[in-house]
Amino acid sequence: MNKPLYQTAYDEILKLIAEGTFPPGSILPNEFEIGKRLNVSQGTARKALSLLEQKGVVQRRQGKGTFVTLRTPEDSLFNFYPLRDDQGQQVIPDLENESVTKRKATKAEQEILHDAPQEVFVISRYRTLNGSPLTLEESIVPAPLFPGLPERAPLPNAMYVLFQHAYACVIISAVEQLRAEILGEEKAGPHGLDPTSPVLVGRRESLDLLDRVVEIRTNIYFTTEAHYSAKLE
Amino acid sequence: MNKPLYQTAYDEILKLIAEGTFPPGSILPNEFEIGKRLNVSQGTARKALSLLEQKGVVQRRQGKGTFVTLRTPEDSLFNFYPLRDDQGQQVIPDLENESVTKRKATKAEQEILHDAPQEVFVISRYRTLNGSPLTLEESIVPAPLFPGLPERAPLPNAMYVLFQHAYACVIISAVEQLRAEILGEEKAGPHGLDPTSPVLVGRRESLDLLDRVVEIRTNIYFTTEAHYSAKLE
DNA sequence: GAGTGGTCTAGACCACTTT
DNA sequence: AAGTGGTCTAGACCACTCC
Repeated sequence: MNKPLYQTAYDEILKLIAEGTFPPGSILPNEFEIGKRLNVSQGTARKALSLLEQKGVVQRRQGKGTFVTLRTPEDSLFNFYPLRDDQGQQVIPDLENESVTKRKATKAEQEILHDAPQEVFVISRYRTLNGSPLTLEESIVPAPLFPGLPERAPLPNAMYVLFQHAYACVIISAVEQLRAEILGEEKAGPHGLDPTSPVLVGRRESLDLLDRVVEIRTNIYFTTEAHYSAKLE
Repeated sequence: MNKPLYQTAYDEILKLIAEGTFPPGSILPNEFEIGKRLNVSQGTARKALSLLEQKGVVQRRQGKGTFVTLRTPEDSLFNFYPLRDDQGQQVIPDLENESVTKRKATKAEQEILHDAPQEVFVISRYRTLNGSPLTLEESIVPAPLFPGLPERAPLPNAMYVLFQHAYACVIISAVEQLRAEILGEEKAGPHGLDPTSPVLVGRRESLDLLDRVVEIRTNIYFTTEAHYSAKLE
Protein backbone atom coordinates (compact mmCIF):
# COMPACT_ATOMS: atom_id res chain seq x y z
CA MET A 1 0.00 0.00 0.00
CA ASN A 2 2.97 2.34 -0.46
CA LYS A 3 2.31 5.71 -2.02
CA PRO A 4 4.04 6.19 -5.35
CA LEU A 5 7.27 8.18 -5.12
CA TYR A 6 5.90 10.99 -7.23
CA GLN A 7 2.97 11.33 -4.81
CA THR A 8 5.36 11.67 -1.91
CA ALA A 9 7.36 14.24 -3.86
CA TYR A 10 4.14 16.10 -4.69
CA ASP A 11 3.19 16.24 -1.02
CA GLU A 12 6.65 17.41 0.04
CA ILE A 13 6.75 20.23 -2.46
CA LEU A 14 3.18 21.27 -1.63
CA LYS A 15 4.09 21.35 2.04
CA LEU A 16 7.06 23.63 1.36
CA ILE A 17 4.83 25.96 -0.62
CA ALA A 18 2.07 26.00 2.00
CA GLU A 19 4.64 26.69 4.72
CA GLY A 20 5.92 29.71 2.87
CA THR A 21 9.35 28.34 2.00
CA PHE A 22 8.42 29.06 -1.58
CA PRO A 23 5.99 32.02 -1.50
CA PRO A 24 3.62 32.80 -4.39
CA GLY A 25 5.53 34.13 -7.37
CA SER A 26 8.84 32.58 -6.38
CA ILE A 27 10.73 30.16 -8.56
CA LEU A 28 11.24 26.51 -7.65
CA PRO A 29 14.53 24.65 -8.14
CA ASN A 30 14.78 22.83 -11.46
CA GLU A 31 13.71 19.24 -12.00
CA PHE A 32 17.14 17.72 -11.44
CA GLU A 33 17.72 19.73 -8.28
CA ILE A 34 14.35 18.77 -6.81
CA GLY A 35 14.94 15.15 -7.73
CA LYS A 36 18.32 15.26 -6.02
CA ARG A 37 16.90 16.77 -2.82
CA LEU A 38 14.05 14.28 -2.61
CA ASN A 39 16.15 11.32 -3.74
CA VAL A 40 14.15 10.61 -6.86
CA SER A 41 15.01 10.79 -10.53
CA GLN A 42 14.38 13.85 -12.66
CA GLY A 43 11.48 12.04 -14.34
CA THR A 44 9.75 11.43 -11.05
CA ALA A 45 10.27 15.02 -9.90
CA ARG A 46 8.88 16.07 -13.24
CA LYS A 47 5.74 14.03 -12.73
CA ALA A 48 5.17 15.61 -9.32
CA LEU A 49 5.65 19.09 -10.79
CA SER A 50 3.25 18.31 -13.63
CA LEU A 51 0.61 17.27 -11.12
CA LEU A 52 1.15 20.49 -9.20
CA GLU A 53 0.72 22.42 -12.43
CA GLN A 54 -2.46 20.52 -13.23
CA LYS A 55 -3.82 21.41 -9.80
CA GLY A 56 -3.01 25.06 -10.46
CA VAL A 57 -0.46 25.30 -7.66
CA VAL A 58 2.49 26.13 -9.91
CA GLN A 59 3.00 27.37 -13.44
CA ARG A 60 5.77 26.10 -15.67
CA ARG A 61 7.40 27.95 -18.56
CA GLN A 62 9.80 26.35 -20.95
CA GLY A 63 13.18 28.01 -20.73
CA LYS A 64 12.25 29.95 -17.60
CA GLY A 65 11.34 27.68 -14.75
CA THR A 66 8.59 26.59 -12.39
CA PHE A 67 6.83 29.32 -10.42
CA VAL A 68 4.40 29.17 -7.53
CA THR A 69 1.06 30.44 -8.78
CA LEU A 70 0.57 34.11 -8.06
CA ARG A 71 -2.87 35.65 -8.28
CA THR A 72 -2.36 39.25 -9.24
CA PRO A 73 -5.00 41.96 -9.46
CA GLU A 74 -4.16 42.24 -13.14
CA ASP A 75 -4.35 38.75 -14.54
CA SER A 76 -6.81 37.18 -12.17
CA LEU A 77 -8.95 39.99 -10.90
CA PHE A 78 -11.90 37.71 -10.99
CA ASN A 79 -10.73 34.21 -10.52
CA PHE A 80 -13.66 32.05 -9.60
CA TYR A 81 -15.93 34.72 -10.99
CA PRO A 82 -18.29 32.85 -13.30
CA LEU A 83 -20.20 35.81 -14.74
CA ARG A 84 -19.82 36.44 -18.45
CA ASP A 85 -21.49 38.75 -20.94
CA ASP A 86 -23.17 37.59 -24.13
CA GLN A 87 -19.84 37.54 -25.92
CA GLY A 88 -18.47 35.14 -23.33
CA GLN A 89 -16.20 37.79 -21.81
CA GLN A 90 -15.75 38.14 -18.07
CA VAL A 91 -17.55 41.22 -16.84
CA ILE A 92 -15.88 43.90 -14.72
CA PRO A 93 -18.31 45.03 -12.06
CA ASP A 94 -18.32 48.12 -9.86
CA LEU A 95 -18.22 47.80 -6.09
CA GLU A 96 -21.04 49.83 -4.57
CA ASN A 97 -20.96 48.83 -0.97
CA GLU A 98 -18.92 46.79 1.46
CA SER A 99 -18.97 45.84 5.11
CA VAL A 100 -16.82 43.61 7.29
CA THR A 101 -18.06 42.45 10.67
CA LYS A 102 -17.07 39.87 13.25
CA ARG A 103 -19.50 37.51 14.96
CA LYS A 104 -19.66 34.13 16.65
CA ALA A 105 -19.64 31.17 14.29
CA THR A 106 -22.74 29.04 14.10
CA LYS A 107 -22.47 25.33 14.70
CA ALA A 108 -23.06 24.64 11.04
CA GLU A 109 -20.22 26.98 10.11
CA GLN A 110 -17.89 25.36 12.62
CA GLU A 111 -18.60 21.96 11.17
CA ILE A 112 -17.73 23.04 7.67
CA LEU A 113 -14.92 25.55 8.10
CA HIS A 114 -11.32 24.58 8.71
CA ASP A 115 -10.35 24.40 12.40
CA ALA A 116 -13.93 24.91 13.65
CA PRO A 117 -13.38 28.60 14.50
CA GLN A 118 -15.17 30.26 17.41
CA GLU A 119 -15.53 33.48 15.46
CA VAL A 120 -15.92 34.40 11.82
CA PHE A 121 -15.68 37.51 9.71
CA VAL A 122 -18.65 38.31 7.52
CA ILE A 123 -17.82 40.26 4.39
CA SER A 124 -20.81 41.68 2.55
CA ARG A 125 -20.58 43.31 -0.82
CA TYR A 126 -22.89 44.75 -3.41
CA ARG A 127 -21.72 45.04 -7.00
CA THR A 128 -23.27 46.57 -10.08
CA LEU A 129 -22.64 46.50 -13.81
CA ASN A 130 -23.59 49.40 -16.05
CA GLY A 131 -25.71 50.75 -13.22
CA SER A 132 -27.74 47.56 -12.88
CA PRO A 133 -27.48 45.28 -9.86
CA LEU A 134 -25.08 42.39 -10.47
CA THR A 135 -24.24 40.53 -7.26
CA LEU A 136 -24.88 40.51 -3.53
CA GLU A 137 -22.09 38.58 -1.87
CA GLU A 138 -21.75 37.38 1.70
CA SER A 139 -18.50 35.70 2.50
CA ILE A 140 -17.85 33.93 5.81
CA VAL A 141 -14.25 33.18 6.77
CA PRO A 142 -12.64 31.91 9.98
CA ALA A 143 -11.47 34.91 12.04
CA PRO A 144 -8.33 33.17 13.37
CA LEU A 145 -7.09 32.62 9.85
CA PHE A 146 -7.27 36.28 8.88
CA PRO A 147 -6.24 38.45 11.85
CA GLY A 148 -6.83 42.16 11.39
CA LEU A 149 -9.00 41.72 8.32
CA PRO A 150 -11.57 44.41 9.25
CA GLU A 151 -8.78 46.99 9.64
CA ARG A 152 -7.83 46.39 6.04
CA ALA A 153 -11.11 47.77 4.71
CA PRO A 154 -11.81 48.78 2.07
CA LEU A 155 -10.77 45.36 0.82
CA PRO A 156 -9.41 44.98 -2.69
CA ASN A 157 -11.79 43.99 -5.43
CA ALA A 158 -10.35 40.51 -5.67
CA MET A 159 -10.40 39.16 -2.16
CA TYR A 160 -8.53 35.96 -2.94
CA VAL A 161 -5.50 38.02 -3.92
CA LEU A 162 -5.43 39.52 -0.44
CA PHE A 163 -5.84 36.11 1.16
CA GLN A 164 -2.84 34.92 -0.75
CA HIS A 165 -0.53 37.85 -0.11
CA ALA A 166 -1.39 38.78 3.44
CA TYR A 167 -2.26 35.38 4.80
CA ALA A 168 -0.45 32.86 2.60
CA CYS A 169 -3.79 31.26 1.89
CA VAL A 170 -4.18 30.21 -1.72
CA ILE A 171 -7.63 29.21 -2.87
CA ILE A 172 -7.49 26.69 -5.65
CA SER A 173 -10.96 25.26 -6.03
CA ALA A 174 -14.57 25.90 -5.19
CA VAL A 175 -17.94 24.27 -5.66
CA GLU A 176 -21.21 26.13 -5.80
CA GLN A 177 -24.79 24.98 -5.34
CA LEU A 178 -27.18 27.03 -7.45
CA ARG A 179 -30.88 27.70 -7.08
CA ALA A 180 -33.31 30.14 -8.66
CA GLU A 181 -35.24 32.24 -6.18
CA ILE A 182 -37.16 35.47 -5.79
CA LEU A 183 -35.00 38.12 -4.15
CA GLY A 184 -37.44 39.04 -1.35
CA GLU A 185 -37.86 42.14 0.82
CA GLU A 186 -35.15 41.33 3.32
CA LYS A 187 -32.32 41.25 0.80
CA ALA A 188 -33.73 43.90 -1.50
CA GLY A 189 -34.38 46.56 1.13
CA PRO A 190 -30.88 47.77 2.05
CA HIS A 191 -29.99 48.61 -1.52
CA GLY A 192 -33.40 49.60 -2.79
CA LEU A 193 -33.67 46.68 -5.19
CA ASP A 194 -36.78 45.16 -6.67
CA PRO A 195 -37.82 42.40 -4.24
CA THR A 196 -39.67 40.51 -6.97
CA SER A 197 -36.56 39.99 -9.12
CA PRO A 198 -35.71 36.41 -9.98
CA VAL A 199 -32.13 35.77 -8.88
CA LEU A 200 -29.60 33.01 -9.01
CA VAL A 201 -28.48 32.06 -5.52
CA GLY A 202 -25.16 30.27 -5.15
CA ARG A 203 -23.85 28.71 -1.98
CA ARG A 204 -20.14 28.18 -2.29
CA GLU A 205 -17.42 26.44 -0.33
CA SER A 206 -13.84 27.39 -1.21
CA LEU A 207 -10.84 25.14 -0.68
CA ASP A 208 -7.22 26.17 -0.26
CA LEU A 209 -3.99 24.41 -1.20
CA LEU A 210 -4.37 21.84 1.54
CA ASP A 211 -8.03 21.15 0.76
CA ARG A 212 -9.22 23.06 3.80
CA VAL A 213 -12.56 24.87 3.62
CA VAL A 214 -11.57 28.47 4.29
CA GLU A 215 -14.68 30.24 3.07
CA ILE A 216 -18.42 29.78 2.95
CA ARG A 217 -19.97 32.19 0.56
CA THR A 218 -23.47 33.03 -0.53
CA ASN A 219 -23.66 34.84 -3.83
CA ILE A 220 -26.83 36.33 -5.22
CA TYR A 221 -26.47 36.84 -8.96
CA PHE A 222 -28.68 39.13 -11.00
CA THR A 223 -28.59 37.63 -14.45
CA THR A 224 -30.04 40.42 -16.55
CA GLU A 225 -26.74 41.95 -17.63
CA ALA A 226 -24.63 38.80 -17.46
CA HIS A 227 -24.98 35.03 -17.22
CA TYR A 228 -23.38 32.36 -15.11
CA SER A 229 -21.08 30.12 -17.14
CA ALA A 230 -20.80 26.47 -16.07
CA LYS A 231 -18.78 23.65 -17.56
CA LEU A 232 -20.30 20.18 -17.31
CA GLU A 233 -18.43 16.93 -16.90
CA MET B 1 6.53 23.75 -35.62
CA ASN B 2 6.17 19.97 -35.66
CA LYS B 3 3.50 18.47 -33.48
CA PRO B 4 4.89 16.26 -30.73
CA LEU B 5 4.79 12.57 -31.55
CA TYR B 6 2.37 11.84 -28.72
CA GLN B 7 -0.01 14.44 -30.15
CA THR B 8 0.07 12.72 -33.53
CA ALA B 9 -0.49 9.39 -31.83
CA TYR B 10 -3.40 10.88 -29.88
CA ASP B 11 -4.99 12.16 -33.07
CA GLU B 12 -4.53 8.84 -34.87
CA ILE B 13 -6.11 6.84 -32.08
CA LEU B 14 -8.96 9.32 -31.72
CA LYS B 15 -9.59 9.08 -35.44
CA LEU B 16 -9.79 5.30 -35.29
CA ILE B 17 -12.27 5.54 -32.43
CA ALA B 18 -14.39 8.20 -34.14
CA GLU B 19 -14.45 6.13 -37.33
CA GLY B 20 -15.78 3.13 -35.47
CA THR B 21 -12.70 0.93 -35.83
CA PHE B 22 -12.76 0.74 -32.06
CA PRO B 23 -16.40 1.10 -31.02
CA PRO B 24 -17.43 2.18 -27.50
CA GLY B 25 -16.76 -0.58 -25.00
CA SER B 26 -14.12 -2.29 -27.11
CA ILE B 27 -10.58 -2.85 -25.92
CA LEU B 28 -7.60 -1.13 -27.49
CA PRO B 29 -4.29 -2.87 -28.20
CA ASN B 30 -1.75 -2.60 -25.39
CA GLU B 31 0.81 0.16 -25.12
CA PHE B 32 3.60 -1.73 -26.84
CA GLU B 33 1.36 -2.84 -29.70
CA ILE B 34 0.07 0.70 -30.30
CA GLY B 35 3.60 2.04 -30.15
CA LYS B 36 4.70 -0.54 -32.70
CA ARG B 37 1.87 0.30 -35.11
CA LEU B 38 2.45 4.05 -34.89
CA ASN B 39 6.24 3.76 -34.84
CA VAL B 40 6.70 5.31 -31.43
CA SER B 41 7.99 3.94 -28.18
CA GLN B 42 5.75 2.46 -25.51
CA GLY B 43 6.28 5.58 -23.38
CA THR B 44 4.98 7.84 -26.10
CA ALA B 45 1.98 5.61 -26.80
CA ARG B 46 1.35 5.67 -23.08
CA LYS B 47 1.32 9.45 -23.01
CA ALA B 48 -1.20 9.58 -25.84
CA LEU B 49 -3.41 7.06 -24.06
CA SER B 50 -3.17 9.01 -20.81
CA LEU B 51 -4.32 12.14 -22.62
CA LEU B 52 -7.24 10.23 -24.10
CA GLU B 53 -8.14 9.02 -20.63
CA GLN B 54 -7.93 12.57 -19.27
CA LYS B 55 -10.31 13.71 -21.99
CA GLY B 56 -12.71 10.93 -21.05
CA VAL B 57 -12.41 9.13 -24.39
CA VAL B 58 -10.99 5.92 -22.95
CA GLN B 59 -10.80 4.27 -19.57
CA ARG B 60 -7.75 2.35 -18.40
CA ARG B 61 -7.67 -0.44 -15.82
CA GLN B 62 -4.48 -1.90 -14.46
CA GLY B 63 -4.23 -5.56 -15.38
CA LYS B 64 -7.15 -5.38 -17.80
CA GLY B 65 -6.52 -2.93 -20.59
CA THR B 66 -7.65 0.28 -22.22
CA PHE B 67 -11.32 0.53 -23.19
CA VAL B 68 -13.20 3.04 -25.30
CA THR B 69 -15.56 4.89 -22.98
CA LEU B 70 -19.00 3.35 -22.97
CA ARG B 71 -21.93 5.26 -21.56
CA THR B 72 -24.32 2.67 -20.23
CA PRO B 73 -27.80 3.28 -18.87
CA GLU B 74 -26.56 1.91 -15.55
CA ASP B 75 -23.41 3.78 -14.72
CA SER B 76 -24.02 7.03 -16.54
CA LEU B 77 -27.76 7.41 -16.74
CA PHE B 78 -27.34 11.05 -16.08
CA ASN B 79 -24.02 12.12 -17.41
CA PHE B 80 -23.97 15.86 -17.74
CA TYR B 81 -26.89 16.03 -15.36
CA PRO B 82 -25.91 18.63 -12.79
CA LEU B 83 -28.86 18.31 -10.40
CA ARG B 84 -28.13 17.03 -6.90
CA ASP B 85 -30.12 16.72 -3.72
CA ASP B 86 -29.10 18.24 -0.41
CA GLN B 87 -26.87 15.29 0.32
CA GLY B 88 -24.99 15.91 -2.90
CA GLN B 89 -26.41 12.81 -4.58
CA GLN B 90 -27.56 12.84 -8.18
CA VAL B 91 -31.33 12.78 -8.34
CA ILE B 92 -33.27 10.25 -10.42
CA PRO B 93 -36.18 12.01 -12.07
CA ASP B 94 -39.33 10.63 -13.67
CA LEU B 95 -40.10 11.34 -17.32
CA GLU B 96 -43.61 12.73 -17.62
CA ASN B 97 -43.79 13.79 -21.22
CA GLU B 98 -41.80 13.65 -24.43
CA SER B 99 -42.08 14.79 -28.01
CA VAL B 100 -39.82 14.63 -31.03
CA THR B 101 -40.47 16.84 -34.06
CA LYS B 102 -38.60 17.88 -37.16
CA ARG B 103 -38.39 21.45 -38.42
CA LYS B 104 -36.20 23.74 -40.50
CA ALA B 105 -33.10 25.00 -38.75
CA THR B 106 -32.87 28.69 -37.98
CA LYS B 107 -29.89 30.64 -39.20
CA ALA B 108 -28.57 30.93 -35.67
CA GLU B 109 -28.77 27.18 -35.27
CA GLN B 110 -27.01 26.56 -38.54
CA GLU B 111 -24.17 28.80 -37.50
CA ILE B 112 -23.61 26.93 -34.28
CA LEU B 113 -24.36 23.31 -35.11
CA HIS B 114 -21.94 21.04 -36.89
CA ASP B 115 -22.35 20.90 -40.68
CA ALA B 116 -24.92 23.74 -40.73
CA PRO B 117 -27.90 21.36 -41.14
CA GLN B 118 -30.99 22.35 -43.12
CA GLU B 119 -33.23 20.54 -40.68
CA VAL B 120 -33.13 19.76 -36.99
CA PHE B 121 -34.94 17.51 -34.57
CA VAL B 122 -36.48 19.13 -31.53
CA ILE B 123 -36.77 16.86 -28.52
CA SER B 124 -38.89 18.21 -25.69
CA ARG B 125 -39.16 16.58 -22.32
CA TYR B 126 -40.73 17.25 -18.99
CA ARG B 127 -39.36 15.57 -15.89
CA THR B 128 -40.51 15.49 -12.28
CA LEU B 129 -39.07 14.43 -8.95
CA ASN B 130 -41.28 13.22 -6.11
CA GLY B 131 -44.25 14.63 -7.97
CA SER B 132 -42.76 18.13 -8.19
CA PRO B 133 -41.64 19.68 -11.47
CA LEU B 134 -37.89 19.26 -12.03
CA THR B 135 -36.89 20.10 -15.59
CA LEU B 136 -38.26 21.23 -18.92
CA GLU B 137 -35.76 20.31 -21.62
CA GLU B 138 -35.62 21.26 -25.26
CA SER B 139 -32.85 19.67 -27.23
CA ILE B 140 -32.02 20.64 -30.80
CA VAL B 141 -29.87 18.29 -32.87
CA PRO B 142 -28.94 18.19 -36.57
CA ALA B 143 -31.39 15.90 -38.40
CA PRO B 144 -28.75 14.53 -40.82
CA LEU B 145 -26.65 13.24 -37.93
CA PHE B 146 -29.49 11.21 -36.44
CA PRO B 147 -31.58 9.64 -39.21
CA GLY B 148 -34.77 7.97 -38.02
CA LEU B 149 -34.62 9.49 -34.58
CA PRO B 150 -38.38 10.22 -34.29
CA GLU B 151 -39.18 6.58 -35.09
CA ARG B 152 -37.20 5.53 -32.06
CA ALA B 153 -39.59 7.24 -29.64
CA PRO B 154 -40.00 6.83 -26.79
CA LEU B 155 -36.35 7.72 -26.44
CA PRO B 156 -34.35 6.26 -23.57
CA ASN B 157 -33.97 8.31 -20.43
CA ALA B 158 -30.35 9.07 -21.16
CA MET B 159 -30.27 10.44 -24.67
CA TYR B 160 -26.50 10.57 -24.95
CA VAL B 161 -26.37 6.79 -24.59
CA LEU B 162 -28.55 6.45 -27.66
CA PHE B 163 -26.44 8.94 -29.59
CA GLN B 164 -23.41 6.85 -28.82
CA HIS B 165 -24.83 3.43 -29.63
CA ALA B 166 -27.02 4.15 -32.61
CA TYR B 167 -25.09 7.00 -34.16
CA ALA B 168 -21.48 6.56 -32.98
CA CYS B 169 -21.64 10.07 -31.60
CA VAL B 170 -19.97 10.41 -28.21
CA ILE B 171 -20.55 13.60 -26.28
CA ILE B 172 -17.64 14.44 -24.07
CA SER B 173 -18.12 18.02 -22.92
CA ALA B 174 -20.69 20.74 -22.59
CA VAL B 175 -20.92 24.33 -21.42
CA GLU B 176 -24.06 25.92 -20.07
CA GLN B 177 -25.06 29.55 -19.64
CA LEU B 178 -27.32 30.03 -16.63
CA ARG B 179 -29.84 32.73 -15.81
CA ALA B 180 -32.60 33.09 -13.24
CA GLU B 181 -36.00 33.87 -14.71
CA ILE B 182 -39.69 33.69 -14.01
CA LEU B 183 -41.24 30.70 -15.76
CA GLY B 184 -44.03 32.57 -17.55
CA GLU B 185 -47.38 31.54 -19.01
CA GLU B 186 -46.07 30.18 -22.28
CA LYS B 187 -43.87 27.52 -20.75
CA ALA B 188 -46.07 26.82 -17.74
CA GLY B 189 -49.30 26.28 -19.64
CA PRO B 190 -48.79 22.91 -21.35
CA HIS B 191 -48.00 21.14 -18.09
CA GLY B 192 -50.17 23.13 -15.74
CA LEU B 193 -47.25 24.64 -13.86
CA ASP B 194 -47.17 27.80 -11.79
CA PRO B 195 -46.13 30.58 -14.20
CA THR B 196 -44.75 32.71 -11.37
CA SER B 197 -42.13 30.13 -10.33
CA PRO B 198 -38.53 31.32 -10.33
CA VAL B 199 -36.53 28.94 -12.50
CA LEU B 200 -32.96 28.41 -13.54
CA VAL B 201 -32.64 28.57 -17.32
CA GLY B 202 -29.61 26.91 -18.90
CA ARG B 203 -28.58 27.23 -22.52
CA ARG B 204 -26.18 24.44 -23.37
CA GLU B 205 -23.96 23.51 -26.29
CA SER B 206 -22.68 19.94 -26.35
CA LEU B 207 -19.48 18.83 -28.07
CA ASP B 208 -18.61 15.38 -29.35
CA LEU B 209 -15.29 13.56 -29.65
CA LEU B 210 -14.14 15.74 -32.52
CA ASP B 211 -15.20 18.98 -30.84
CA ARG B 212 -18.22 19.35 -33.07
CA VAL B 213 -21.32 21.05 -31.66
CA VAL B 214 -23.96 18.34 -32.02
CA GLU B 215 -26.63 19.69 -29.70
CA ILE B 216 -28.12 22.98 -28.59
CA ARG B 217 -30.19 22.53 -25.49
CA THR B 218 -32.33 24.75 -23.34
CA ASN B 219 -32.95 23.35 -19.89
CA ILE B 220 -35.35 24.89 -17.41
CA TYR B 221 -34.51 23.70 -13.91
CA PHE B 222 -36.91 23.90 -10.97
CA THR B 223 -34.63 24.15 -7.97
CA THR B 224 -37.04 23.44 -5.15
CA GLU B 225 -36.31 19.73 -4.83
CA ALA B 226 -32.73 19.81 -6.08
CA HIS B 227 -29.91 22.23 -6.80
CA TYR B 228 -27.53 22.75 -9.68
CA SER B 229 -23.98 21.81 -8.77
CA ALA B 230 -21.17 23.79 -10.43
CA LYS B 231 -17.42 23.51 -10.04
CA LEU B 232 -15.43 26.71 -10.39
CA GLU B 233 -11.94 27.03 -11.81
C1' DG C 1 26.26 29.60 -24.47
C1' DA C 2 24.08 28.20 -20.28
C1' DG C 3 19.98 26.92 -18.05
C1' DT C 4 15.30 25.68 -18.13
C1' DG C 5 11.24 22.80 -19.21
C1' DG C 6 9.41 19.53 -23.13
C1' DT C 7 9.86 15.32 -25.81
C1' DC C 8 11.34 10.69 -26.64
C1' DT C 9 13.49 6.34 -25.93
C1' DA C 10 14.77 1.79 -23.74
C1' DG C 11 14.54 -0.99 -20.19
C1' DA C 12 13.45 -2.65 -15.45
C1' DC C 13 10.33 -3.80 -12.05
C1' DC C 14 5.72 -3.60 -9.55
C1' DA C 15 0.59 -4.34 -8.96
C1' DC C 16 -3.46 -6.01 -10.61
C1' DT C 17 -6.52 -9.23 -13.37
C1' DT C 18 -7.43 -13.28 -15.69
C1' DT C 19 -6.56 -18.09 -17.04
C1' DA D 1 1.89 -18.00 -15.47
C1' DA D 2 0.84 -14.59 -18.72
C1' DG D 3 -0.69 -10.15 -19.90
C1' DT D 4 -2.00 -5.61 -18.76
C1' DG D 5 -1.33 -0.86 -17.05
C1' DG D 6 1.54 1.85 -13.31
C1' DT D 7 5.95 3.35 -11.54
C1' DC D 8 10.73 4.55 -11.88
C1' DT D 9 15.18 5.29 -13.79
C1' DA D 10 18.88 7.02 -16.90
C1' DG D 11 20.09 9.28 -20.65
C1' DA D 12 19.57 11.81 -25.08
C1' DC D 13 18.07 15.53 -27.64
C1' DC D 14 14.92 19.62 -28.70
C1' DA D 15 12.84 24.35 -27.93
C1' DC D 16 12.65 28.32 -25.49
C1' DT D 17 14.56 32.25 -22.57
C1' DC D 18 18.02 35.10 -20.97
C1' DC D 19 22.58 36.91 -20.79
